[in-house]
Amino acid sequence: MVICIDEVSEIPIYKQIRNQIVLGISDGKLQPGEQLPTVRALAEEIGINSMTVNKAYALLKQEGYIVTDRRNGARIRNEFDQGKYLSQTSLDNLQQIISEANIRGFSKEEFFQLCEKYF
Amino acid sequence: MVICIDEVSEIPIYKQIRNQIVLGISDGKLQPGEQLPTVRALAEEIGINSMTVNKAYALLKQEGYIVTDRRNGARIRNEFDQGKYLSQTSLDNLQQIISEANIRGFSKEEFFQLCEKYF
Amino acid sequence: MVICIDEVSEIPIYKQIRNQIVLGISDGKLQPGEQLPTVRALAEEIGINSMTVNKAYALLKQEGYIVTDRRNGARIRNEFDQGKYLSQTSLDNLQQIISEANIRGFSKEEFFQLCEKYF
Amino acid sequence: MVICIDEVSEIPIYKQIRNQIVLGISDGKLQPGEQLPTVRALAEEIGINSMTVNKAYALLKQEGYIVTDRRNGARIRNEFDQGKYLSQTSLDNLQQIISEANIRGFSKEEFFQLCEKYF
DNA sequence: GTGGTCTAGACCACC
DNA sequence: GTGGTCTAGACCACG
Repeated sequence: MVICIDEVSEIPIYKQIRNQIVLGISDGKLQPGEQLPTVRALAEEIGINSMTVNKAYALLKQEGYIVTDRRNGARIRNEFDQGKYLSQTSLDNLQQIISEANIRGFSKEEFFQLCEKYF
Repeated sequence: MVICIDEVSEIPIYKQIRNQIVLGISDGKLQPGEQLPTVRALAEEIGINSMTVNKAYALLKQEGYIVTDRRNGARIRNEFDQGKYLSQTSLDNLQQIISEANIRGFSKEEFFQLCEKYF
Repeated sequence: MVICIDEVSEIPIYKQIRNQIVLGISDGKLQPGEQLPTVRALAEEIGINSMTVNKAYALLKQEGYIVTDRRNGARIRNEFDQGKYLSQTSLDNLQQIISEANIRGFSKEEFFQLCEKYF
Repeated sequence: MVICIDEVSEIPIYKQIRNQIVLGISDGKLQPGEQLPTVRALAEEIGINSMTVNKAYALLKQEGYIVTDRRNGARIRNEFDQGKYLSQTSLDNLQQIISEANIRGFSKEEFFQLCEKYF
């Protein structure tokens, strides 16, 4: 899987990496248990500081998306907590997005239709 | 309407203000044409610098949610662009949220049910 | 001639009045020598403070577009200085506009074509 | 490229900076991708507060003229939207300028000749 | 009295 | 070291 950084974006690089890996897990590009590149390898591949990749991996680990072990580097988790919950941050973001959609004239159905594209 | 700042949040204060006002517009707590507190009044009420409120109002103005007027202070816009579009940022956030929901075991229907709460 | 104020605009009201009168002179809606409403009449008609209209008239007088006399109120000048010059402010604005047009991909001819609409 | 501030101008400093940078882009003094001075460096060079430069850069960023990057500071954008459009503000200004030129006796050709100087 | 602008400091996230 | 954010004051144009 190819990580692609938008240099112009105001989203920090480490978060772009995190986001793309989460996206990859969601759409199946990254399989449970799959090996991730080492911090140094990914940093070289993208052409950024390895501290930044480190930060992304640390975040992913803390959020429960990947596991690290000293010998094998980082791997996607084998099984995810299917607890059907979202982080408070995501809930807040969702509320914000829906309120904007509401103001911009979306009906509930139109908004769901928009969501369909991402499922 | 009461603006409430989370001091420890990593979201900048000016953006928290902006978010809460957008939320207030969406759920009807703030009516079109309604008067907002003056920059200084809100700053004092919250206990922050007036420049920060100024920045929040400038952002809301730029996004088309409020109008500012040297005579009357700031007011909610009378009519909103009902163009049924979202900003690219919101679309990106939505995609990210849905991918997380997907990983956490949400079905499409369960996710929509979650959304219902915010509509 | 009807003066129409945009309450949302960030252009000061006195300047909106001035601009519309200059526009009216240019396109012939206001004839040389024509009588303008009194400060108080125009202020009432628009629903604004008469000081604001006063400021607009003072600016127009200073720029040489109108003359005031104590008995008859304000009138459009009978003859304008046809000196084929623009104020420094307008020249600066013009330069700024052309540089933006240039960056946005306008050719000279395309820009002139745009200008045609306003002549 | 040297930024030069007119202290007595009624144009806000942050806008003077913005204007001169747009001008620099237009006439090629600033090349696409070129590095801009840091906020602090430019502030010191001009002898103003860094917040003011910050505001100018934020405006330029919002208008799509520059990109800011925590690693490399601010740079001129590599590619501009060549959409051949002007902002409503610029269109309004243009109409105003042309009406003034008209009153001052400019023919269309004479006005275009004036414009040539800025292309 | 309003929002808009500016100053001279400061701290923080990011890289 | 970078831009982004924030503070505690101040002055100004506008109405």
